[in-house]
Amino acid sequence: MTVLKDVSGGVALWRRIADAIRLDIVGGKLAEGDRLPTEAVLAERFSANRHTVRRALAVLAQDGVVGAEQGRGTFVRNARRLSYPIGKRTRFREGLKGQASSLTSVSLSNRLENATAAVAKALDIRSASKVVRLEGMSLADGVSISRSTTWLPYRRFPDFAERIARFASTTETFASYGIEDYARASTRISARHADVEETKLLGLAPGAILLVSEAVDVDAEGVPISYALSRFPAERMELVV
Amino acid sequence: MTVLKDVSGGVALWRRIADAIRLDIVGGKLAEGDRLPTEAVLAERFSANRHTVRRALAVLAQDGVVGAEQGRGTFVRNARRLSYPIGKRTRFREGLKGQASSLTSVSLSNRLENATAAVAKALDIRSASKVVRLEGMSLADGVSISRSTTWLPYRRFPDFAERIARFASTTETFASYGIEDYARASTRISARHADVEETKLLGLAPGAILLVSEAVDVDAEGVPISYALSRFPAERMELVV
DNA sequence: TCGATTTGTCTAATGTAATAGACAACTAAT
DNA sequence: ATTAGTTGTCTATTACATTAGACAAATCGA
Repeated sequence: MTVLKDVSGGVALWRRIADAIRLDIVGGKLAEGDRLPTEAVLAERFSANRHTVRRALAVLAQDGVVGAEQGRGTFVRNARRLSYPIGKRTRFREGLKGQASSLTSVSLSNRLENATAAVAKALDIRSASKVVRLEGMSLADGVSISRSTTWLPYRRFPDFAERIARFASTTETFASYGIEDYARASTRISARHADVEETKLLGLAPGAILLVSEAVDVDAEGVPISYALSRFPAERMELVV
Repeated sequence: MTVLKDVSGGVALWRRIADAIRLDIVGGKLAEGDRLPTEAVLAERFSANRHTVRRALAVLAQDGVVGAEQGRGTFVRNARRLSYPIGKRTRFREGLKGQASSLTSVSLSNRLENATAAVAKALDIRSASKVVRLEGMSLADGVSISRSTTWLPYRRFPDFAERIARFASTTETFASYGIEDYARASTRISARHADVEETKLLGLAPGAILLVSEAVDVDAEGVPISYALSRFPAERMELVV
């Protein structure tokens, strides 16, 4: 096996610096309008060259997070990050209400397939039994904030795709099946880099970090009704339990 | 501002491939003992050169996740990832019991400081009032799994550092102050790249992804008793709500 | 034993990442 | 108007990332 003298971890220094500065901003250490330390100071803080810092700042500037002004300094422009509350009664639209003026859900595709072991286990059905699979994404104020894959048991929700297209609301669609209330049974949270497809759809730079949530919702009797795998760009969203 | 023709996002291709394969493994698509697709097949799947794939596999091999055998193929070795349950009664040691044979908590340092705005808000105390700050990390089976910073109000817990060193348990230390029970008021979850210090302490490659949890615990009367900022390597841990 | 398949090693070429230094352009205060 | 401090641009060099091709070494079944 190749000996790895490598120590850079495959993530460029400018990228790590950009992440660190972004964190100071969304974390509240730097408020909107504040001036950042000068490029020279940042370079020393991160033990990097000024040019490397400049590249990090250029990326943040492109995202609208900071803005540089020649002769004056670099300033914080937009420190906003959405918070998505997770709890027993987790509702996507309700949770984000008030944080964005527009909230759009897009259905990308849907199809019938046989449940994989993981899906079958989550939905508590026999492996390889039929499930409806929905692919979707959502945008807040025109910026994409999530990419989700949802599985539902076909036996109970054979035409879920058609109905959700009509109602444009998960809650109402479930209601149309006679499910007046449902609850979150479990949420599993992890993080990873975005893959090529996610990168394109969500408008991210390759290598952006995603928060991944695997959620199982159950009806009033505790029977699983859906299994959803949602990916949120960590730079735009945080999850609040 | 520099025009960014860049499109790689600052994360090397081999790193993204390694992440993708690791995800297939911890996600259950590949079980322990399974043979991975050949290097040639993986190279085509990721639209990359075989050498690039080999580098990704080399990193995973170094982590003990896969192992290559000349002439035979590359096999999944260790698909384990710890799950840390988060809920109303979140207890670190209890939560991980049974998942690792040894669980060690290390106290790195402690000091008195004045609460920043964020800490004061979390603990519901006046800004700049005194707080105890603890730095620590923990290991499961000798592998570091978290790095945490905890703040407590000094007025109520002036000698918390000394006591937790004696009891080696958060629950027992709180009990020694007459707090028989406490609960999790809120948990905020985000993700980012590890910084230099975290990289060293946790034994990660620079650029590793961390799950970041900001947690506030309250006593039986709902009064905040601690604010903890914990960082978990995403490749070793997941959070379950 | 042979041949197909698979991982291991080597060389080479090209583009990106990071460092280094110098100077121009702009701002704000003296 | 001058000066110190800041961002913007340019050139150059070194190390890493990625691609490419060729062949060796080990495994397994026919």
